[in-house]
Amino acid sequence: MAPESLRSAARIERMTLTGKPRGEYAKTASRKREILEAGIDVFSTSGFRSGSIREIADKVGMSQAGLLHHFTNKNELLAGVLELRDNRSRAYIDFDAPLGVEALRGYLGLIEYNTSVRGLVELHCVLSAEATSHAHPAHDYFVERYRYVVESMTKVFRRIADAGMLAPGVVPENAARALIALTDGLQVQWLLDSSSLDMVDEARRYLQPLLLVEL
Amino acid sequence: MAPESLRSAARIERMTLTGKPRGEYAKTASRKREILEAGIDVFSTSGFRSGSIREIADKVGMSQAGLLHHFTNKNELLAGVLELRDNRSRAYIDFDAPLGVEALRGYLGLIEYNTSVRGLVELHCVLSAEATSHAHPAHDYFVERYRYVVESMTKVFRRIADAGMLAPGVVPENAARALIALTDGLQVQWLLDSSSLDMVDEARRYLQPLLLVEL
DNA sequence: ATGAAAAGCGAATGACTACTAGGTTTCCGA
DNA sequence: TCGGAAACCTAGTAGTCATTCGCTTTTCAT
Repeated sequence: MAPESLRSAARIERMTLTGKPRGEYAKTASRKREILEAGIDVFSTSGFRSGSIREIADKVGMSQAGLLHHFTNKNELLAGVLELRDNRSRAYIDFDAPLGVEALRGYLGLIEYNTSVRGLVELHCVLSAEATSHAHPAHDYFVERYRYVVESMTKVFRRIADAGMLAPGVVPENAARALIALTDGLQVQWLLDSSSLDMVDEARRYLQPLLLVEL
Repeated sequence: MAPESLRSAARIERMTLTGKPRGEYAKTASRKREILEAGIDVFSTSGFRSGSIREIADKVGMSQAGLLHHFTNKNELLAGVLELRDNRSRAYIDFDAPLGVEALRGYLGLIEYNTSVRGLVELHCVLSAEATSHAHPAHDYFVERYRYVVESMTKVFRRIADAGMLAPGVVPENAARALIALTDGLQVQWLLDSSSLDMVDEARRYLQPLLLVEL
């Protein structure tokens, strides 16, 4: 029994079951984007470590080797996926908005957007948990990302305080950190059972008592 | 080059690098416990899908096949690990405590305990994120677990309300869900950078304003 | 002391993985 | 239209994985 024949058979079956048929070459830029898009899909459901390049390649209708022509290795692909995700959510919130409350409204908007892109939420939850391990290739990325997000959100609350719109006794840094923790935690519960809660409502309920202005 | 010799060489090297030397047989009960303990270690850093039975077997100083004599397959091992973790944290909180506030104090105690067992926290974060995927063997377990925990915590807040100790406007179910989401989210941040926050303080800061009594 | 049950082992199976070498096909600018 | 570069492929390398088979060793109740 030649092992090649088995492998080929398996591959052909996979091709017929999933993804597009292999076709003509694609224009450079769009192809990379397609791969990253598929990467979000795969890494979000299987994580980085057990999500495979072959699965991603199948989704865009090309071979493993073909994919690795665009990203020299798996880690580089992960970096690309994280960057794409970052860009997508950055559009929703302006940490430097002159009115701090506007930034918070943007954050609520981001949460609402998230409910329409389950894959991105999954990606964040799965990868951030995986990356708590020091050996994970995205460990440093997530450490730095949280540092940045908490710091930026702290500044938002400070600006709100300066405008005299923060409830007395609220410490900007603690409020920021808790808000981010809360939304992260809500995401897990929402992913497990999306009918059980409304993330936007829940976040608003936390935020409103901290403010002296209507959100 | 015979592939067998390479595999043997690799295994021997692993044995000398990690784990205990293989020794005498162990008494049944304690051995299973040992395996589960090692399972927590491995699944917490690598997750279930990419954590391997071999790694666990190495840690307790036995062969893969020997381990599978105690747990017929990997899923059963996972079930055992989750059960062990459950039992360990159940000791800390009594959802049915006559005074609801006592249950909340117990919950804070559990959070404090968690800071001393990083492995268990990692296990929860990594597995709950992994298990958001519908195909994951622990998916149903986590859905049910969150349903139970949120419901139980809701009852705690309801009992506090009945005792007239809940701040006006606080809805038990929302407070419960948010408290759990908050602690989950704090855990991720703590795992990524444990020096950046104190989980107990942060949780207390959320809880205190909801109550009319000192925690 | 003995015999059955439990604990453990090595080796194999068939599947999967990331990544590479070397070749072919397609595209696009000059 | 022609040549080089980029895109893509097949086939392989050198592993990893969970699970199973058949076997030996140990333990423990009678």
